[in-house]
Amino acid sequence: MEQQYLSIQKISELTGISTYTLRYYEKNGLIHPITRAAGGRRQYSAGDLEWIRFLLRLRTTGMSIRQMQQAAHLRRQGPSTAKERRQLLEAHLESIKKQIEALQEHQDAIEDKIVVYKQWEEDYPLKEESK
Amino acid sequence: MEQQYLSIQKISELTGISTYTLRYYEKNGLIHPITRAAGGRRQYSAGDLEWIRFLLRLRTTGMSIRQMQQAAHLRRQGPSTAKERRQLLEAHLESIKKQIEALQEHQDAIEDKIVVYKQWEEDYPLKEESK
DNA sequence: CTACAACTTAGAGCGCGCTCTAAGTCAACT
DNA sequence: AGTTGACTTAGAGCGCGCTCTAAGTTGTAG
Repeated sequence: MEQQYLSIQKISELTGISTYTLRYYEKNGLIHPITRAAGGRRQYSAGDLEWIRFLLRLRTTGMSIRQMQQAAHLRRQGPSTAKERRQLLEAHLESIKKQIEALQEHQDAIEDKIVVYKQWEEDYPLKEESK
Repeated sequence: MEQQYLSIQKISELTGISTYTLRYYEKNGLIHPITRAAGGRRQYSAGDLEWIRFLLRLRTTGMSIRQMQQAAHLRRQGPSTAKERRQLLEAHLESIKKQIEALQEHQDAIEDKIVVYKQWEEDYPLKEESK
């Protein structure tokens, strides 16, 4: 029999989420109750890891704890919530698209500003046209 | 004589930044000391407004207060800091590009997940293949 | 004349998302 | 037998970026 379960420490290393935060997420329903080994130790499955990585995706794209709670809640209801989960993700996808659009616009504006500074660099140290 | 100056209230309306925050930014050096009218009231110029809008750009692209302080500080030194300012912006531009890349990757992953849910929606309510 | 808006300093409070401590228990490893 | 790592609950603390209050002053508009 292979040891297919992962300790909280290992999960922490694999995901970059601290053990504190992993317990905090579980306590707050972002992660379902992880099965326990003797002595009450958490043993994470590959599926658990996958879910945590998905959470990480949501988190780094700006989803709040509250919304992640909602997503996890729906997931625990089983496949009958597929539609709601899809809708939640679609809404989040929209938000990601808007973030990207906004960032691209800002990127352009900042690139323009950089061009202005480059011009100044050429002008300033040579002549005193401080205009 | 035209009234070319704007009150703090007006700036707040034009930028969406509260008057509290505008004063907070000024106190913390993100905004240079605004010229005062009789009684010490701030009168913002068009240039001030422009700078505040630029700050907003930096803020919404994830720049911290500290970095914005730095940007404002360089600006107050005059055109001789053009190079440093350019470098600061270039570094920030890099960070924006990385944000966009990461978001796009997450976008793809979430789109895939949505496809999975759509499949479930077709499968689940019809048959009991809860595999 | 009276509202109202703005000003000042100094500091409290808040929501978010962790992060850590305390204090005690338990089990596996060496 | 001792060390290590995990566990529990409950709660404090923190960094960030505001947000607001207090309390008193002064100027402008109707």
